[in-house]
Amino acid sequence: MSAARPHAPLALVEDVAARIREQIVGGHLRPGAHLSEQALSKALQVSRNSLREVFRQLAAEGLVRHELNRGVFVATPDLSAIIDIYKIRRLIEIPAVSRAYPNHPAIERMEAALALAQSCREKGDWIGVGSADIAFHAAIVALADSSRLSAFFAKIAFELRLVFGIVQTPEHFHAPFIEQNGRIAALLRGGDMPAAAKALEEYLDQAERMVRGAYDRLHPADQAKTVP
Amino acid sequence: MSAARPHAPLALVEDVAARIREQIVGGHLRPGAHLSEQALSKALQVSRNSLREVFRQLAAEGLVRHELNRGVFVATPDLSAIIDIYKIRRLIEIPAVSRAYPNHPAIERMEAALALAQSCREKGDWIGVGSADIAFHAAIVALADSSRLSAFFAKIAFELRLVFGIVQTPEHFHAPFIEQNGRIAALLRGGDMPAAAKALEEYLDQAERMVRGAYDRLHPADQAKTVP
DNA sequence: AAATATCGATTGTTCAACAATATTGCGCCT
DNA sequence: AGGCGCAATATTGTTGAACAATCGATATTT
Repeated sequence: MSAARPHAPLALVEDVAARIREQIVGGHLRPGAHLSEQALSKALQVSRNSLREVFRQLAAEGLVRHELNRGVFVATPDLSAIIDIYKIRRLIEIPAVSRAYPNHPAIERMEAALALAQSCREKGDWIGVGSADIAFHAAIVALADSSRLSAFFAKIAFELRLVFGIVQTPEHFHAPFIEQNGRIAALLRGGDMPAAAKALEEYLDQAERMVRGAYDRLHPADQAKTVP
Repeated sequence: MSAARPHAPLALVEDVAARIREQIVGGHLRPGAHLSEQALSKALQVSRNSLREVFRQLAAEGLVRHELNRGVFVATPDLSAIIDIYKIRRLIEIPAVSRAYPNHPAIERMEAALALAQSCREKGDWIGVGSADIAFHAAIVALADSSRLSAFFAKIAFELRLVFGIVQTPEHFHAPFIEQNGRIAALLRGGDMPAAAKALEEYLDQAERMVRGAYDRLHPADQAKTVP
């Protein structure tokens, strides 16, 4: 719980923000949970003022929602968020793969993420598999060589990890994607961009179906919300 | 200069953030300028702590850059930023137009922005023309019906307005785009999405050339920066 | 039971203080 | 004169306490 890091010259606020981020995407802070200023400032050993700076940053990143006079709450992705996220992933990732340069350095990052996912699977660390999956697709976005686009995807990825938290059986959920990612990487390495793009499309279709399935299982009422 | 708004229940921090944003994109705060906490807190009549919350938010939005122990500075777009921004605009806007639904409500927003641009041109308000141009292309992004994508473009648009600030002769710069935008809107209204996408591509090519030209005129040394 | 008054807890905002770091300016030496 | 080190100064980083404003829940009244 110590906040002061003796020989780390990084800023306190950034550090606390990173720690809260981890708590959120790691599932220790559930979506919708209220982040009390007093409780957190005591737990993390920082002043309320500094904590408020952290909150502003996390709110701008979309990880928490700030309600006036009510405090901040962990963001709660809904069905429209899931739809939106996969729409954006298609828009960004498919052209990134289609137009990728042969032997782009990001391909190595993809293969590294793939190896990490396999090692996590062997250890039964399914949350690690999910993180590696996201790292793999962040590498795909890096094929586009755009720092702003990668930063945007990183933000989307945080929300996605939040969404992953609703999945009840991660072993069943993340396992098939390792193989699909492997196929994408192999096709890219071989220089067959159109085939890689097609494989990526299938991945995204299946991933969205599975996430939406998990969501519907948790919120059975949400489908027919229009016209009660 | 009054900060306290009697009957406006909005948050103070958001208000101050909006005001500083305007100062930046309006050119009153030049790129690279140092934002002193003491000076600004006195000028805007807010405490240093509240101002720091504003800074965190603006930094997360990319409008200012936060350097540890040195304060915050107005972001300074460089050549790579310009290249990156237009790469992203192509990636986002062209598919948005190509895949637009006929008679999408955003088309009305485009036409409204167009009318605003024309009215601003008649009044000689070239900054207004530039803002209307950006509003037009924000409407193009809205064709994709993705709230996250629109928010991302809004962030890019802030940077773009910052870039516009380097243009010396805005009347020469923004004038031709009114006609090009008009052609895009007309083709979209007519349902010819491929032609609209082609016209948009031409717009983006020309806009990038002109912005880069303006930038090179200001920073003649920047081109041959590789291998001195 | 419904509307209302009240109270406690939480957030919103400010201020003053001190520590840590950066910038400035000055004297000093070569 | 010109560069260097060092103290003096200004700025940022962070905290704690204080008070106003608002929200939530409980108790009271009708």
